[in-house]
Amino acid sequence: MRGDSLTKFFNNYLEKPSIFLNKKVLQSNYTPDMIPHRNEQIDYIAGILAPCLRLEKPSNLFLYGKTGTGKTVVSKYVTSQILKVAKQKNLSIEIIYLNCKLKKVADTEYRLIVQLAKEFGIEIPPTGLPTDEVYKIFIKHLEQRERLVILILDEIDQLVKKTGDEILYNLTRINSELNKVELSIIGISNDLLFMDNVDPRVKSSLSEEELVFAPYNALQIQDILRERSKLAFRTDVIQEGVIEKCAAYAAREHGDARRALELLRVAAELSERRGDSKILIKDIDDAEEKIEKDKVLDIVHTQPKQFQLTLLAILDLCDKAVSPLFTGDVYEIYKDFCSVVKLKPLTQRRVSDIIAELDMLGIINAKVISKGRYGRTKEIRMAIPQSTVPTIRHTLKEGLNL
DNA sequence: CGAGATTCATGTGAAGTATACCTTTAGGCTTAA
DNA sequence: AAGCCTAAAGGTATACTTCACATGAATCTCGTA
Repeated sequence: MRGDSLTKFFNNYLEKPSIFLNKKVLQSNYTPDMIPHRNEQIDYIAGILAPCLRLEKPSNLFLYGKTGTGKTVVSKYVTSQILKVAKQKNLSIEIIYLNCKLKKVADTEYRLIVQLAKEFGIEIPPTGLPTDEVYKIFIKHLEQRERLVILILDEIDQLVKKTGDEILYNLTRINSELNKVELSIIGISNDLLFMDNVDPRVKSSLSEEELVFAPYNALQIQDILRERSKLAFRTDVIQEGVIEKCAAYAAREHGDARRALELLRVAAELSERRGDSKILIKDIDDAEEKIEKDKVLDIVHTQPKQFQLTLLAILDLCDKAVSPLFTGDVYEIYKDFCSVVKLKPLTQRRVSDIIAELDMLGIINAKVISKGRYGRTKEIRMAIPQSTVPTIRHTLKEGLNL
């Protein structure tokens, strides 16, 4: 019986025309052929990188701008075009894109090089080797034949914040050790002030050229959304006003186009799941909530247990209407949870660091304040909508068998 | 009343420790001559 | 004797702990007007 109705459901699902023509277009790793309102930047970067087609090393380049201002897309677009030409002319140019934020992938110097090597098909053990040994292995393999490499390091500020600017120095120095290979670096940073705290020597060699990406305004985001939805959706599936609202939402957050696209995609998914054939304005609100929730849930699942416990402690306190809350309180609750789960509690020192990392992830807001006579502490606030808290708590508890 | 000292609760940096994993090396075992 | 496997030795990165000192504004203290 059950099977029958399911079959019916699936058949129905298939017969019903999908809202999407091509869902990929809205996903965050998609590189469009058209990037509205970024011609200037595209031309500029193209101009800087062009020498590589003559196998001359292009200048190092540094891109600044808030999230979702098109830094990644533009650099990927330009480099892919270069690659296309290079292929035609049979030039050995290689382009490597690396996101330094990914935990356990490229968030330390060692891991960055390991990951880099992996892109060239060299396997290096995840630990155990001296870092300069890893450099040597990497360089040796790189030198096997002549080529020109363009290395795109996304969110490089995160990496440097965590591990210091020595990495940058080493990276720029690599070039002088290479004979057959030219290595250019494109650094991408969300933090506009990032370079100010970097060793001046590194600064001058790394940012030979600089480019700032200004945030999009609401109208520009609308253009982007229209452009993409032409490819992504069948005609007439979008209710009047949906795009405007998406854009408005995203513009509210410093013009984050990535977010706008995500909103639109999730809204579409929601309405499709509902069995509707039109994306309604209401869907966008739901999408907003779902995105936030998913973001946190994803982090919750991928972070180690200790992080989860800390977060749970914070959520628990938040729920009891204690807001804002402080490190000491959180730590007490955290210890309680630890004993329940029979996990050895970490020291407060470490938990303090974990709270700082949760802050970096954007789940909470932590600010150091002084309460005068009553000491100094971190003031912790949730950075996610209240409505999502219960679900997250539930998931957390489930994952921890509480 | 106000300047300076005090105080609290925790931030923060440095150094040390535990763990997991790597390469190298030496010893033991097998094999083939 | 040569070849191969294994286990120990020596080394590293990372996550965490320990120790010690830094912070910074509310509060206290005490001299002064």
